[in-house]
Parts: sequence; C-alpha cells; structure tokens
Amino acid sequence: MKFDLITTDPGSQARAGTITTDHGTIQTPIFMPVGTVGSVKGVHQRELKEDINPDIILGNTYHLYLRPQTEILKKAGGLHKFMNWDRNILTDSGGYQVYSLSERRKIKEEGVKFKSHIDGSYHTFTPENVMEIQRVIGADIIMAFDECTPYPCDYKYAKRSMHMTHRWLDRCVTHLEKTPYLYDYTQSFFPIVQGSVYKDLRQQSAEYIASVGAEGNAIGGLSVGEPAEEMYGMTEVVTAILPKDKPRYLMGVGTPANILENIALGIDMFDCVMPTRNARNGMLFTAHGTINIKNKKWRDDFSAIDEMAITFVDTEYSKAYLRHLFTVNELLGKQIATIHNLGFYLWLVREARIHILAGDFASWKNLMVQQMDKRL
RNA sequence: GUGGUUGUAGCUCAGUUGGUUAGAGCAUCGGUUUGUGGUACCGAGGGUCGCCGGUUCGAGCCCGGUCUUCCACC
Repeated sequence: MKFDLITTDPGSQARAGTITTDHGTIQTPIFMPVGTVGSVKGVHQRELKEDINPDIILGNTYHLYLRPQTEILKKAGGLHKFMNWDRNILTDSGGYQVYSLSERRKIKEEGVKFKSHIDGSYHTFTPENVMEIQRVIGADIIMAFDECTPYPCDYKYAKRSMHMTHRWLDRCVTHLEKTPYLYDYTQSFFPIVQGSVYKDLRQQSAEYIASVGAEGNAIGGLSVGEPAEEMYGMTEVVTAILPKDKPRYLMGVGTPANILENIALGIDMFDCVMPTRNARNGMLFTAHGTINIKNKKWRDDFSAIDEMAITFVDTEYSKAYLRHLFTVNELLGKQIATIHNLGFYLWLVREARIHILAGDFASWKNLMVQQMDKRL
C-alpha cells in the first residue's frame, strides 16, 4: 500500500491524498460504505459501483466469521470474489462487537468469548485468530483486534483497557508476520488508538500506535455517545501525534457535520452505518439538512427527492412517491433512500477533496456545517 | 315472524365474581439511530363501551326496552 499526501489545506489540518493498493486507488478523504455481511444493505454492486462509486467498502470479521463462515470464504477465493467487488475492502476486526454485544461476551487478556447472536453458540476471538480470519476474508486493509470502550467509561477502566488493546496489538503484529497472504494481492494492517475521552490516555495510545510503524492508523472508541465537541477534542490530540505520511482512519464516524469537522482535524478515512441504517428508517441526508420522508408533509410533494441530482434516484423519483413506498413498507423505498444517502455522503467527501485542493476547505466546511444542521 | 348470536379506538379484538383514569395489535402522527444484534426502537393522538331507561355506593359487565350483525327454523 502506498499513501501520497497531495496537499494540506492552509486554513485547517485537512488533507487530500491517494491510497494505492492492489485493488486500485482511493482518493482521500474518503467515506467507506458499510457492508457488514458482504453486502451494502439494499444496494446492488452495480449501483454501488456506477452510481455511488466509492473506492472502498467495509466488511465485518465477526459477522462474516459466523456467516457464511471462513470455510466458504476460503473456497470462494476471498470476499472480493464471493461478493463480486473488485475494488478495495476494509474489514473491521470484531472489536466493535466487543462493545455492541456487551451482554453476550466476556473479555479476558487472552481474548473475548462471544455468544453468537445467531444461534447462541460460543466462540472465542483472540488477536491471533482474528488475524487469521481476516487473512481468509482477504480485505485490502485489515484492522487490529481491540476493545472499543463504552461511554461513559471511568478513567481506571479506560487505562487498563487501552493497555490491553496495546498488548493485543503486539500479538496481532507478531502473528501477522507468521501468517502469509492467501491470495494474489497484499493486505495492509491498521492499529487502533484507544483511551476513551481522556487526553493523556489518547496521547499515550497515539504514541504507542505510531511507534508500530503501520501503513495506516485508526482512531477507535469515539462516536459511542460522547458529545461531538469531546470527539473533536480527542481527534485533535491524536492527529497531532500520528504520522502525517500515513492515512488516518476515524472509525464509526459519523454525521455529515462530524465528517467535515474531522476532515478539518486531519482525518482521511471514515465509515459509518448512519447513511445506510437511517435510510432504511426513512431519514435522508441532503446538503440543506435532513428529511424524515415518513412525515405527512411530503404526502403531496411531487418534487424531486434531491434537486442536486447526485444519483439517479434523486430525480427519477419524487418525495411523495418515496413517502408512499415507506408507508406501505416496500423494499424499494429503503433501496432508493440508501442509494440517495450513500450518494450524498460520497459527494460530500469528494467535494471536500475539491475544496482542500483549491485551498478553501475551511470556509466551505463552515458554510456546509451550518447549512446541513436543519430539519427539512 | 320465532329462537339464538353480535355490537368496546380508523380496523381486528381483549376486558376477571360489578370496583381506581377501559387496554392490545395493526393503522395514523412524531421522534431516535455513529468501526450494523436494526423489516428496528421509543413516544403521542385517538373511546358518549350501539341507543334509551332501570338496579346498585359503584355498570363495558346485571335487568327491561329498542336498534344492529350473523345463524337456524317457520
């Protein structure tokens, strides 16, 4: 993997760059649509590629390990072939499920014992086997196995957890060195900064992660319920320490405004379920604010879903029709909303890149953040 | 016509031997959602308990009348 930093915005820390892997070039800043179980929910690969057009998408180790299971993925020749996606993929390690499945797991130094949410069976994730599973899935970028701490989280727990995440990181690195690539392309490994919302822990963690000398670095444990200002504060602390010549990935973020603010603080990569999940629940993101398409006021509004016409759905369908699809619970409604939202998110980061390259990102960002903070 | 049966929220229905402010599901309306346990979750509005009278401290529930639904028999 190769990262080229093209330019840094004069009015902020925002960066424009390119990441090149064996599955192509990723223009940063980038938003990565989430495809947990080998599918960006509700979107055909063809639409994803031709209409939404991201350079990279996400998969999830925990979910793919449970289904279809590694045996099938290995037989398929990896996730790219299995799902027919020839661009980049990043897999999350299952560290987030340590947090989100908190009632169904037990964390120990050795690893995490999970109770499957599918059939209740028990499984153990260790830094070692998570690296092996990610080799089989075959993503271009694979993540360290970490503990994503909850919010709020007391200092003592955050500190202990951070140190364990660091020890797990060492085990990931050691094990990866012993585990060859399974397919005919390389994989890059990203470690993850933790430390909850404590500045000194975040600094300590960032220094430790930077010392590993990985090809890219991630920030985890944010956007778990803390106020946005607190998130930005932590990003700022961490990006000051992480190497400038490596891509920086802020995991799980976020709202369109969160993304722009974090780009301004020097983040290059984002992922979030928000555009896809919220789309399925009737929420549309636009450059002028959010729309709850289920609201009665759209019932007889036959105007285009979004005049900006970023993707074909924006002008091929009206708000009234989309609301109708939601009220009758038609699958097509969720599909249209998902394509719209992802199209908008990808437009947003592409536009951010254009403004970084033009040198006027900061003022554009402030305008957009203000403009998007509305309910239509 | 006779006997039985039914009537409670927009719809389908609960509602204990008569006892606080009559409930549920669906529908409607509003909100939530941040490295996806999400066809999800939370909340709100909506009632002259067919109608009239009676018994009772108290009636959706008991009694009388009346209208209504469906069934059977003339």
